[in-house]
Amino acid sequence: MSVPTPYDPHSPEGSAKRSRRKEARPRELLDAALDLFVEKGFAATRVDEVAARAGVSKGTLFLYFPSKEELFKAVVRENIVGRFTEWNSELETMTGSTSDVLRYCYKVWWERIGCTKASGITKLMFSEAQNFPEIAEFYQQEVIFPGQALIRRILQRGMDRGEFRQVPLDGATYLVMVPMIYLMLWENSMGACSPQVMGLTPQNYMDSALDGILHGLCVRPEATLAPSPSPTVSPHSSV
Amino acid sequence: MSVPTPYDPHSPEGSAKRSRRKEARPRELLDAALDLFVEKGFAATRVDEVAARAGVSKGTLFLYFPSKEELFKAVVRENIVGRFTEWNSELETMTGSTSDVLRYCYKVWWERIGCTKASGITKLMFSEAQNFPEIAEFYQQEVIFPGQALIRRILQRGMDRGEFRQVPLDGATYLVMVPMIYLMLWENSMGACSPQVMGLTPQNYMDSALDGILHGLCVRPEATLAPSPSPTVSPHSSV
Amino acid sequence: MSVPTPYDPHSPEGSAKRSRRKEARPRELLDAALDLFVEKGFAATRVDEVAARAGVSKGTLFLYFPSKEELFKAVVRENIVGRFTEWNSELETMTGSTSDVLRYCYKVWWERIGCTKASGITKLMFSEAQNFPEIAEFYQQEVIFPGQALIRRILQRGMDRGEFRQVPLDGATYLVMVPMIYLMLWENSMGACSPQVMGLTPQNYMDSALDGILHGLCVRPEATLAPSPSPTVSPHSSV
Amino acid sequence: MSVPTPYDPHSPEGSAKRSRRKEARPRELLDAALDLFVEKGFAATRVDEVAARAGVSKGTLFLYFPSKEELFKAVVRENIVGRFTEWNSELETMTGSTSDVLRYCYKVWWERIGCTKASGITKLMFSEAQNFPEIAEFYQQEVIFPGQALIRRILQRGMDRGEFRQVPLDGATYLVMVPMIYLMLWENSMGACSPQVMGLTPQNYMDSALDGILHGLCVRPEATLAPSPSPTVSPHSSV
DNA sequence: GATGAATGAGTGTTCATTCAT
DNA sequence: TATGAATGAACACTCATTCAT
Repeated sequence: MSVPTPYDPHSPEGSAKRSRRKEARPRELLDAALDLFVEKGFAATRVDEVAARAGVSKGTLFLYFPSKEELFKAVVRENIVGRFTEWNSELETMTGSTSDVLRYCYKVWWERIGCTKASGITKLMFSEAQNFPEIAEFYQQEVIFPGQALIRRILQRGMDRGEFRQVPLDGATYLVMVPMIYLMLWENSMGACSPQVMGLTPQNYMDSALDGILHGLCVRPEATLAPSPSPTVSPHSSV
Repeated sequence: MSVPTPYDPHSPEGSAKRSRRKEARPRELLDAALDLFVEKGFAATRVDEVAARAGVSKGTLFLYFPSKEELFKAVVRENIVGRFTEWNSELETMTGSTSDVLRYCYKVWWERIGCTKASGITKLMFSEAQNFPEIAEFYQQEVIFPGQALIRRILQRGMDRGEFRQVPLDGATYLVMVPMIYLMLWENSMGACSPQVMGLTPQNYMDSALDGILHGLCVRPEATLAPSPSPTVSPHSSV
Repeated sequence: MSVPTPYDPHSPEGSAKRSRRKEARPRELLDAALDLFVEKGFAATRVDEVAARAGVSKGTLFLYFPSKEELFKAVVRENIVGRFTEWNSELETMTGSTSDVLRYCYKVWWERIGCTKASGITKLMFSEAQNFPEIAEFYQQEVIFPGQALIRRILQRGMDRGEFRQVPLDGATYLVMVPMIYLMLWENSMGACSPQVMGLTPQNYMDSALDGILHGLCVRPEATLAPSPSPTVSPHSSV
Repeated sequence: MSVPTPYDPHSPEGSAKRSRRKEARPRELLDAALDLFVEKGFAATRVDEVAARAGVSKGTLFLYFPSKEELFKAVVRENIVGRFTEWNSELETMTGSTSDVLRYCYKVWWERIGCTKASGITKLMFSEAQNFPEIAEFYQQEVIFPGQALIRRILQRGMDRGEFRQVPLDGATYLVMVPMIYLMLWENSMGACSPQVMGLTPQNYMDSALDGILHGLCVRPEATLAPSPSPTVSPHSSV
């Protein structure tokens, strides 16, 4: 969405090779840029490298993005997809225990964000926030706050239904979010150096975190924590 | 320790101002560099700026550090506080409940690391790990592993004494460490942009985290979680 | 003349709009280029801008002119008006006083060159002569020398008929030419910035120059300088 | 004056090679830049070339001038020395005929400006005025207007003393100035290509111009125009 | 014939590093 | 020891030119 494609008028999808490339170009560039920015940081990433990785020349990059800084912003913007509305409605339709909702939440997050390149954006933001305050601000508005709200709603549901202890919402929200955020940061920095150093697979890490969190939250943990084999989730039955 | 002071003829401490400055130079440079590296990252930090902030000329910086890269490594090395042996013995002498030990651990960590510039090192490592793999490795050896071991020992103590549930050590260790690490990362990146955005003071954040963790770990949380007014800790009575 | 129209199958003037455009293309490009070259100089003028101002794409420009440099040369060549033979014969038929001939000469020059875009060519040549020596040479042969010869012939006429003092021809020729040349240069450079700064309208400037010149040349200035109301010129009665 | 010398504290004129260079650097750079800007125009001049001609590296140039544009401005500013005040007072003390004053004026102008590199500035301004409007404005204020005023004062003197005809001042001022300006423009553009093409030496050109001008101005030209062997000028007896 | 996407050599500018003083 | 002038390799960005469509 809003990919800078200098409006190609003709070619009703039966287009030739050249114009198909033209449409694909910005995305390829953004992907290459995401990789490199995440890996090396903004300043240490050379635009030639980005172009080369996208398979084009340096000049071509500047055809689509007027400057390195705008490229950076586009990378962040493009990868901050507003999935939260989707998730919100998804979670509202769930009927199971709030523990299961939380579990499902972790699972879905991992599959759609955590284990994809999109997780690199978070690393990027933490690394470059001070150099790009406007972008950091934007990121908070678009990602952090909606994410917090999502978690908060789940916690509230748990407390409302008597499943969770009465806890201060803000603190508990962090308790839930932080393990996910940390995993993204780790995987895109130190974890990429010596992969096995965490000692745990991401799956195990997340299971442990969930277990700890739910034990801390649930009124009768021992009862709930034998994980019900399949959460009763309506959409995306493949999940 | 290991501060590079080029042949200092042991100046018997009654020396003139000049040589006292000379001794202080490297530390001042390292401090300035730490600030800037944390703030802007390695690549975006200019050595002129480091020198200027330390109050010396650019040439002088290169008198003490042969290159920007070596300066970076020195910054990390110098600020990696290897206090774990000290903390280890401290914790061994503690007689209170393991909950209190953990509480004390958080408190002491916050006071000695979390709220100081040293916390910036962690941010630095996460941001630059991929550009400096050797030093990331070093950081893991010197900080992460000892830290993990420390936490692990506390958890083991809790389980041994029947205070904590039997939980898998690795996962639980992360549950304890991650909130601290995350706080350092936040405060040195996004938190520095819009400070109040977390919604919680660091203190509240840590209290919430501890509360959640202990609830998740303790066998009889409700009994232990009324925080005993003063933990019975021997050293550093001021704490 | 010599406009580069790639094999135009003589399209018998009843042709469609497209081919009429095709014929007009080079002229439109040359006009646009003249404007921009005069305004910003050769190096600072972008071929995209030229193309855009001519309403075509960059690629089209290169269809007609093989390089920016050739475009420049074509601009100069096309705009160098070789009207001197025409003017020569015009002046030979004049019967009035040589003062009036000179006056007429100024007037006609102003109307046909001085106040048109063609005057920009002189500015261009003075600005770029060193970068385009061959074309500067060409300009001298085609414009400067014929112009000098024209003036010289008029001066000779004046001296031959006893109207003008006996003066060295070369010097006097400059006395006559320089005010015109200067006016072209001024109008196309500084004059375009702050137009009124000259303090005089071009007309007043030229009248003053003529007055000064004739006073300096005429044997009995006071007699001749009451400008005879209408010079007895044969061709172009509208002038 | 106002040469950007990053204040060299020590070295009381017995300085070593390095610091003497440092003082000379900006002037050398400005000289090199003047040459090249005049020769090729602003856009076509490469900063490497300027640096090379000044015998330094490209980086050094940027030590003294923050950008190519500032270098250009400095070139103009530095070469527009406020000579006009000097000349004004000089001319006020002259006692001879106004014809002689005008003659002296031409002579002195030629020696101090016309035949020096400073004349290139005028060419520069005419070529680049549209690209640097602020500078063109500055040039008019600092050079053109004072120059006009100087000439005007001389003409007024001639008319006041009954030596010159009563003529409109503005027009006559141009009559006097334009030959000088044109000479500068010619010499720094086409004249530099094919030097002999003017047909006249600058001296002859100027003599002719003066002769024509004075003939046009003087009440009794034949009397005054036998040039008095040596103008009675007080200052600078060597002139 | 006309387009405009693609190119890459070239330009202004920066910055870590050196070294004469 | 400390300086800061000097360097030049490296970078972001431009723009004349090409060429597939």
